[in-house]
Amino acid sequence: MPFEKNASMGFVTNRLARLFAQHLHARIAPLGLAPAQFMTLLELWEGDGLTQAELTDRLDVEQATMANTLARMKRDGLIERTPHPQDRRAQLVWLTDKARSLEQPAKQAAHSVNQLALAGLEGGDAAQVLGHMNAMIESLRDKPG
Amino acid sequence: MPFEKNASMGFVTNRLARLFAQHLHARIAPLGLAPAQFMTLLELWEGDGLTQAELTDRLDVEQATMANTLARMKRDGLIERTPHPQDRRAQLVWLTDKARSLEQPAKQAAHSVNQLALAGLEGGDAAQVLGHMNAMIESLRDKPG
DNA sequence: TCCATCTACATAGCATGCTATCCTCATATA
DNA sequence: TATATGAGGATAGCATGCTATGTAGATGGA
Repeated sequence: MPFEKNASMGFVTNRLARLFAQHLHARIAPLGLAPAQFMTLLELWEGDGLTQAELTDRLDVEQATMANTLARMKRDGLIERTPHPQDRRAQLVWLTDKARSLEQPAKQAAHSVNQLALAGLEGGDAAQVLGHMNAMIESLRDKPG
Repeated sequence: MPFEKNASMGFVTNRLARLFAQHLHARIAPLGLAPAQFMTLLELWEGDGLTQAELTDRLDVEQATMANTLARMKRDGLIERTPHPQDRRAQLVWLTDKARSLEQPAKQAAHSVNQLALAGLEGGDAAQVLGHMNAMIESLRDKPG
């Protein structure tokens, strides 16, 4: 039974991710946003008029997950969708004024959560951790099963 | 808009946690286990006869989450529950033989996922990352909102 | 032109997680 | 002892994510 969960990278990562999500949720809920909506907005704030497929690629979630997130964002008045001019299967996603107005406060909220999390780390530690986490992401991606 | 998601600890942690969960799921699904069930078994394999409240404390999930996970584990024949001898509100959770038989293969599956993730890191990097992640967990826990 | 195949999305079904409630039993206190 | 408060669980409602399917439009040959 040489499996100590507190020394398991997967276990600890899961715990940390849930804590990040809880804190982010608490800070952006007053803005009317949920975490996955915020993540999607991060991409759209860089430029809207994207298709669902493009968002799916850039945010590394499954197509079905993105479809549901976009449906909730439309329901909540964060996006509008228009027919794709060249492809009748696709739609383009556009930000509403409401979504544009949330960019600064939402980014500030996310930034403050990151700052809180990093409060106990030394200067270069954060960059080092990010580098190693990205290395793990590379090792795990495109290797399902 | 100085918010680069690939440099955001929360964003990267979320991505990595989902990858861990996907790989773990792929490897333990053949055993009839889901990730949260495996996590709960990790605690019960160390000693069963625990209450739901004790499991909730040790695994850092909400009470309602644990209630649902235990309901699915009972449905799947992984646990049995008996009345608490001193407290009529509580029940004790016991492993079935089936759950006991899964300890080695399930732990092996989780171990192999961790190994895959860590493949690109140097010797001491994993311990260092774990240390920093635990520091972030400490900074975020018990500070809801 | 026709058909096989692919692609873009939608939907169904399920597991996790969380917050908010509610119920029951336990306990401390007036 | 009567009552207020607390603790253990269950349940409802919702957001995320994933896999598996289904549908309609796009495309590349034969």
